[in-house]
Amino acid sequence: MSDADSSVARERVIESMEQSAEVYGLSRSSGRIYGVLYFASDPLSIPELVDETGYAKSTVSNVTRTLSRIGLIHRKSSTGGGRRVRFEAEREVWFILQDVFQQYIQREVQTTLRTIHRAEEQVATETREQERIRELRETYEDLEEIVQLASEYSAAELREALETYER
Amino acid sequence: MSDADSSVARERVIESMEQSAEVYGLSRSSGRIYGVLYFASDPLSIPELVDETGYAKSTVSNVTRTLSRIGLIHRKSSTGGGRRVRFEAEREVWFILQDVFQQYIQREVQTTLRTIHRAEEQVATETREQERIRELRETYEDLEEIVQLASEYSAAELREALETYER
DNA sequence: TGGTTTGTTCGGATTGAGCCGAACAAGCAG
DNA sequence: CTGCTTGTTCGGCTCAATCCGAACAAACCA
Repeated sequence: MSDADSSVARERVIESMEQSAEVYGLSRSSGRIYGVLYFASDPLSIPELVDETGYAKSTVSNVTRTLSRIGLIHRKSSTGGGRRVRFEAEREVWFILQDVFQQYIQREVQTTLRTIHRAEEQVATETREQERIRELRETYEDLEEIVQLASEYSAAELREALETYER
Repeated sequence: MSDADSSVARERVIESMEQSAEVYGLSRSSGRIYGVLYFASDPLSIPELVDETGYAKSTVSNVTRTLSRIGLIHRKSSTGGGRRVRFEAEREVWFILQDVFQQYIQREVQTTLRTIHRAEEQVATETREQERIRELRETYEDLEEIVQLASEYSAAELREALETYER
């Protein structure tokens, strides 16, 4: 219940975020920087992030750029105050997961489907290859629709949709 | 429509699989070896895979081991015939995706949740950290349930569940 | 204007993953 | 028993990613 306990708990969660970042194909530094921002009460500048994380200024600069691009954190260019750029974490984790989904899975599914379609056009006769490709296409078409729909729902809605579904 | 066209189409799809493998955190060689097995009419041995893919014997050995472990291909230890081990692709792509989901996402979600629970126990009083951690926990609990349910449905069922859901 | 703070960009060191070839183990065939 | 095929394991090479420090650019302050 003390501040020390709080910061230990915070540190544990941030370490977990470092690990999650790796699972999702990001660097450990991304996980830590996001974690520090997640718990920060105000947006932080790059020098502040350097203090908090121990990473070099250049690392923080690069990581914040990519995290901003992906939408995990938001860049607030405060034209007014002393510091120039400050970063804030996107705390709606579900949004983040949706973004990752869209950027990774959906794109992958779509490019694969495009390849499959082109391959199918090329092979007119019914060979074994053709059949295999068709099977692949059918699964991917389901998958495309699933990903599309899932990205439109909130976590609670998605959960409910699955829980109330009767086969 | 000729054999040449077929094999070009096959090659295209296999290249696409190489790329997909990278997206899912596997090596390109994994994608190619899976692809060759996906289109093969019979299970293939390691020397045959060496011929088909051009990779070294050791590479094929290592990759087939990991792919078997994940469930992307199946090891058929034919005690009878001349060749000893042969591999067959799991062609139900949806099963594969479910496996990947289970192994990557579900495990990640569960370990994160465990960390969060422990962190919450430690911090009794309502600090800002505590609140942030609680928000995180709620999203992850939804997510855990979603992943759990999704892994029990077929692609078609899942698609239907989402399509018929009325908010 | 000169100095300080902030942020970006560049080159380089370190590390890990992927792949290879060679050595080794284990069956089968003669 | 001696080769021949198959599969695994080991050490090493290469390449890419990560991170660092230094140099640079840009804005603010005195």
